[in-house]
Amino acid sequence: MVTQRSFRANAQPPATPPEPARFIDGYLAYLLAQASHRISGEFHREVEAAGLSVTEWRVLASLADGARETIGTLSQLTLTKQPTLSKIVQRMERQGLVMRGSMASDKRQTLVALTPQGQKVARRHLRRALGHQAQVLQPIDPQEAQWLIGALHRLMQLPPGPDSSAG
Amino acid sequence: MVTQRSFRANAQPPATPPEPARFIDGYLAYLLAQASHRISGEFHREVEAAGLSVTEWRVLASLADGARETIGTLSQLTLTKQPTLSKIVQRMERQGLVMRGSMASDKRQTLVALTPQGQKVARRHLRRALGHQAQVLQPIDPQEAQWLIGALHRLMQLPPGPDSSAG
DNA sequence: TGCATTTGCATGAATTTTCATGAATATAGT
DNA sequence: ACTATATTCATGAAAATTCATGCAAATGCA
Repeated sequence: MVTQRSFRANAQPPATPPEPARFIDGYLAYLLAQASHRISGEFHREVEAAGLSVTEWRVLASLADGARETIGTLSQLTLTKQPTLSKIVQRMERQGLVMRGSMASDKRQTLVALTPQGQKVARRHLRRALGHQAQVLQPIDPQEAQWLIGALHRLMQLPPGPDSSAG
Repeated sequence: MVTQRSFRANAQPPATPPEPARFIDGYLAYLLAQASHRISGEFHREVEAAGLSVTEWRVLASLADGARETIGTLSQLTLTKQPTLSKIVQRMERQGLVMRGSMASDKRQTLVALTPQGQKVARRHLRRALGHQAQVLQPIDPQEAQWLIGALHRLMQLPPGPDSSAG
């Protein structure tokens, strides 16, 4: 058990006046993280209800067009560290969702591709993902949505700052 | 050791033609996650170099204006599950960064606030965060940046879909 | 008031992720 | 060709996160 002192209720009135413009309201990194969480959250619960982890779903989506990707590329696409992704891919191989193979022109690299079963699962979830996105964006002006997507692309392509090791 | 078959190099030419419009290029959830990672990444490495985890930084930022927040609220603000946040806050208390206390009007709830030392650390990193944001946004039209921030706010306030348990 | 239900948090056990490292291959320089 | 350095991935040990659960307090209702 952890001891703690006792606080009285907040001195400020509980109402919601003009809002003193909190730091986070103008902080882009926070807003992106929250918005990402908000938009992905519902669908991720759907994915997990189907027995996939979020990263597994990202691997499927990354390979859904038939491409073969290396562990390194996949780890960037799925925002996961390389050791984590190596293990997830190995588990997906055991589950019959992906195939792994060494690249002939560079035997250090491991190429990953979907199995036919993986394709099937990927396509099913891709459809649901697009459906979910349509539902989320429904109350939004399509042109504004398109603008947002463009803005996000531009953000991602900004030149990296001073430091920029992988993560 | 994990066995693997061998693949030949990709049949497609390695050039970068019109790009067949990948799924992810129009998928908002993916773009938000990548953009978030891209924008926060550099600063997070800076934070960790200073001995703070990302979630610890988020706790400091959430409390920096002197507010006291409950564990539940903090867990939403920091995008972390409640048990994780409980433990992180306890560690931060041991480090002298925050104080914990039970709320007088509802003794189930735990209120968290910064100590003077926590305030100092928070302010230092807030300054750096704003500096980093200014640097990131520098090549972007300020009006477009402002628009993006507004759009993200609107995204977060969208009505939740069918299901919507916490996460 | 008394009792059932709900809410908020802490905590031990299990799982997942990450770090640190090593092995194999590739690349660059001599 | 040979050596030094860099890259890519796998893996065991360590650390962090999450799940499942329990307790205490609040709320709803008869």
